[in-house]
Amino acid sequence: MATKRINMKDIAKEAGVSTATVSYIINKRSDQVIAPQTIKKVEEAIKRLGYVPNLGARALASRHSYLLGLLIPQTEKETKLMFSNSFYGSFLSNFEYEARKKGYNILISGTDVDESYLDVARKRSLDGIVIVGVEIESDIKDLKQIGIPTVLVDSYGMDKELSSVTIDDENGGFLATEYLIGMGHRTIGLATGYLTKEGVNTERLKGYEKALANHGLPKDGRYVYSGTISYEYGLELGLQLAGSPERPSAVFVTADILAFGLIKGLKKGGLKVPEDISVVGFDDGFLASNMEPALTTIRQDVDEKARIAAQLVIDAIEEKEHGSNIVLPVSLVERESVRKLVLN
Amino acid sequence: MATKRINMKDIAKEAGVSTATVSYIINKRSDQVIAPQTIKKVEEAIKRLGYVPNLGARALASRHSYLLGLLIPQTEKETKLMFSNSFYGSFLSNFEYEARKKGYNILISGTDVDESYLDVARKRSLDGIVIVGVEIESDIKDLKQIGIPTVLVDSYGMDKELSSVTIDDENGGFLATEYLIGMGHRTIGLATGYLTKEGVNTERLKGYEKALANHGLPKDGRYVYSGTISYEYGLELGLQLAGSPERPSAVFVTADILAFGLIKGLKKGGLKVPEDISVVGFDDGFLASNMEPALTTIRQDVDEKARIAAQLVIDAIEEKEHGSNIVLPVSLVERESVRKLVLN
DNA sequence: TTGAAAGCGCTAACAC
DNA sequence: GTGTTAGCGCTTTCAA
Repeated sequence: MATKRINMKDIAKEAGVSTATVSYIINKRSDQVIAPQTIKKVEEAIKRLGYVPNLGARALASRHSYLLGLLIPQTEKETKLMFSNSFYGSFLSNFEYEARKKGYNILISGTDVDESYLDVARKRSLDGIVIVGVEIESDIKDLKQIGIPTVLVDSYGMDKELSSVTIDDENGGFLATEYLIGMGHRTIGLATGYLTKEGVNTERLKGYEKALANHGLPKDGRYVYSGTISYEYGLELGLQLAGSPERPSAVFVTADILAFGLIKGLKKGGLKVPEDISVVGFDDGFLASNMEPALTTIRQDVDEKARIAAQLVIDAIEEKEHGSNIVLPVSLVERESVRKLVLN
Repeated sequence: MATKRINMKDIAKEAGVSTATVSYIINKRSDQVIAPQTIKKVEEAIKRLGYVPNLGARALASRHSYLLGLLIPQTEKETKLMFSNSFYGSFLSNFEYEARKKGYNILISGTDVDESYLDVARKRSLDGIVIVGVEIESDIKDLKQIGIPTVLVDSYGMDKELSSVTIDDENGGFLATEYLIGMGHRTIGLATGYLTKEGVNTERLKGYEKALANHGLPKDGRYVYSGTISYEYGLELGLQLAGSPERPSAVFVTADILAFGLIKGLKKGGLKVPEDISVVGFDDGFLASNMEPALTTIRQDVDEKARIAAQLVIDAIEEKEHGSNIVLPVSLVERESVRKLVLN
């Protein structure tokens, strides 16, 4: 198979110039002045022979692969990439698009037990890396040491020298809780993912507590439910709440997918949302507007997050900028999952 | 930055051997017999210096990049990758995992107007390509000509010489329709994506018509609704059906996401599912079991599809096999969206 | 059992 | 303005 692949030398010969000239033209180097007619000859030869540059060879010679790595969490079994959560799909889609516009391609890889992401990055000569929602401090330290530009997405408390993009998670928690309080709720629960020392969930918790304090409401540990961010945990929790007399009149849930499960569980347990219990979510993805009842939730702009992450890595690679820490705003989207309580 | 990256030559020097020897050892070449002690020396040097091979350089020398391309449809605006449909996320996740186990990484790229995927494949020296759900005949022909192993997923009527994996779409349509008929329905609609000459939707339509014919039921063009596979189109269609007196008692919908929108539209239009109208979907993804009512649907195994696709490209690359056409089975999952009609 | 050296396709001094 | 040439880091004949 494979008719011999034509390369730069072929073009040089065809156009009667040297490979250097071809290279200059292909790379449109502003520091090299080439005669228009030479350019024309070369471009014609390229077209005629159907030449496509070999980026691998270019990377080897120029130490610039135009490859970006996207590192996302893996599933519980520590194997497959967590694309079950549509958040990551949206992120990838926008990230790829933005990167492609600037000439970069995306390499997707999970990690195996015997290989850190750092190895993948080096093997593949990645120009830059975007890490979303994970906290592998050791890897990140190594990455920095090796000098691979890295951007952290949704990470707190990590290296401040690295560029990062997050949303205003604390404010999200605050807005949700304030809203609930404004609707007359006084016992407000929080359903969340695991509360690591530093992470989005912890930030959202902070906002929640701040709002409570703001109104002199006590914070009550019994109303804080923490587990995995998953439909399943939501379902379980919903069922449990439905069967418990000591339940809050509203709950702020730190992810739509979790809220989705929760509401399902609540219903299964015989409760109505929002008649019997109110729910506010977080994300405002596809699910939120389409579940029943439509979910009142905190909206974040995933597309923008992805776009900015791409810009930040590329800026870092091209040494335009370093260490920007971008925080995107959030807002509350009012739908039908919260009931207004009439106070006595 | 960047402490000089250590390479094979460094290892060779450190271990007191030649780079050829290092290469043999790293690649565990069975055709080269190396003295155990030499192996040990080299392995120690590798560990000591923290050497990681440069796959780009290896690809250049060996014409084997261990990079696979995954080509998925782009959104209407022809720009971003269509990861809004969770099907692709699941596919990617499993595909990547399977490929990684065999030493391959995945390159994700959309295409721009001025560049075909073929160019990406050549530029990046992809070893193989998996194309899912798209029909770019010209590209595929070129790919074959260039000699890049290609696997087609969910494509009909394309080149039979290429490996492919599909599901038994026709049977899916048949099963769904037979089931509806068995439940007493006699006027059965079909809601589908665009009916291209050859594609999954057309196959599902065939199965639908076959079941109707099987029972002497007339096929009525008025009951075939075709548009985009999207929540939005489903919603629109649902609303429309709800307002129309001439509506079927049941409808087979060729995608869960479409069924989801349809049911929503139906409800908005004042109809109850399944009391007023029954629905059967296709895919059995996350949505199906979680919408209300839970959707009776045709189940396909996306994970398996992805795994097989990975195996097939890799087999083709490693010349183990050629042109396998795998067809995966489907089955019906009974839930709550179909009502049993009592015949008079 | 190991090594020397050519070459994969490209870039980037440097020379002309 | 353009060409020569030495690498980039690796594989692979061929010899020893």
